[in-house]
Amino acid sequence: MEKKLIETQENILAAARTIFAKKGLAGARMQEIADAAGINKALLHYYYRSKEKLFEQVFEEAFKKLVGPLAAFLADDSELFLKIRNICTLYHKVMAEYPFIPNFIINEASTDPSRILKLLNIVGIEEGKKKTAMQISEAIETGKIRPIDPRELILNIISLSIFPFASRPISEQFLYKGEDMDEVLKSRANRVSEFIIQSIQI
Amino acid sequence: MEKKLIETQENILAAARTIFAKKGLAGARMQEIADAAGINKALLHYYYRSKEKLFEQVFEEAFKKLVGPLAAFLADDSELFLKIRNICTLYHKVMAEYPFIPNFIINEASTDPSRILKLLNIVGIEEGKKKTAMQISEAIETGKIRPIDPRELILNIISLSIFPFASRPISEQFLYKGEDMDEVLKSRANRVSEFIIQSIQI
DNA sequence: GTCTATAATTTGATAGAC
DNA sequence: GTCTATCAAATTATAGAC
Repeated sequence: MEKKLIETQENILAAARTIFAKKGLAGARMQEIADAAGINKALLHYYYRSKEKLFEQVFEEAFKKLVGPLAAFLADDSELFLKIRNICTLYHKVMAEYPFIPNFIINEASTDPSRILKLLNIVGIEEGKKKTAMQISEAIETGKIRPIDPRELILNIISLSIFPFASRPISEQFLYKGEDMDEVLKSRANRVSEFIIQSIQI
Repeated sequence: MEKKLIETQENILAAARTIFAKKGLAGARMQEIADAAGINKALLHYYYRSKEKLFEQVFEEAFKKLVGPLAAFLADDSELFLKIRNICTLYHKVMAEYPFIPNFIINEASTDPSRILKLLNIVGIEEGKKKTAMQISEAIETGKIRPIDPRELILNIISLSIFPFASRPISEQFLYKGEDMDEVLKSRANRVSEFIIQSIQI
């Protein structure tokens, strides 16, 4: 019995991830989720009392996937350039698998900002942030890299790693029409980290 | 009478822009739009037959705001580095005024991909694209910049210009908590273009 | 746990008076 | 053009049998 319960629950979550990601909280239909999970609405409500409850679980999962790599980067003790290569590789790997997550999170976050505030504390980041900011400042002082605000460098890394995936529905039409953008994005991680390092290296 | 008609219409559009941008097509409520426009639902339907019709107008406007700067960049006849500075400045100006547009467009585009296809032809871009790609290739051959795929350079420029605005609801919490991110973004255009030029310049 | 049937609400849209 | 009142459809949620 427990076996079946868990299996059904996983079916529901898998269906909910796909449909919430594509249509958002407001656009998703419980009926559609039930269909995709191979059950009916009543049973869906039996497992998750409300649409809101189901959504919260999916949202939290996705949020961790999005912020996890950043936390890992900030906490990483490697040398700066290696760290940059690491986060680019990691984000490109995660985004290739879940390209819809950035929009999903950003969107629902602007619809209801309180959603993020609840999750902020779950993902510890402050300590790593200080450490990495210090590391960057040190690299500047010792003349290893050009002067740049540490937060800005981090923001640039994230922008270059995430936006191409998030914007794919549009940018594919404009820049890579008829070509294999999958292939482009797959091999992009290395080029991005070199693009960044070239910019800051003295 | 014409005066009033146009004024009401503009009130409706202003309300619709805000609410559609924040909540999306599915999440927006006609009642809420009517309230924000200072009229009632019946009158709202009198001006725009359906929610879908109203949405289409708002979407098309926003789409042009997002893609316009790119088209201008591609068609620009200036020297390459100046062009890069121009598009960064332009995008930062537009995004400061309409920071919600990127998510809005990307989101509705993935919900219903056909929406973009309809608009693609409105914004002529192919000619400029070829010209700029050629210009970049030439800069590489003459040893002015390092080798890079022209499309990738363009994508990097756009990513660095747009993502920080789009992701603000989240990144503000992580990177600039308690600070004035408005100020940061306002002055960012110059730093971004220099970041890019530093990276490609030999 | 799983289903069918149905209640309860929300919401886009229209009718009709002024 | 603008309003009040109301309809019709869609959708979340629950009751109750098996």
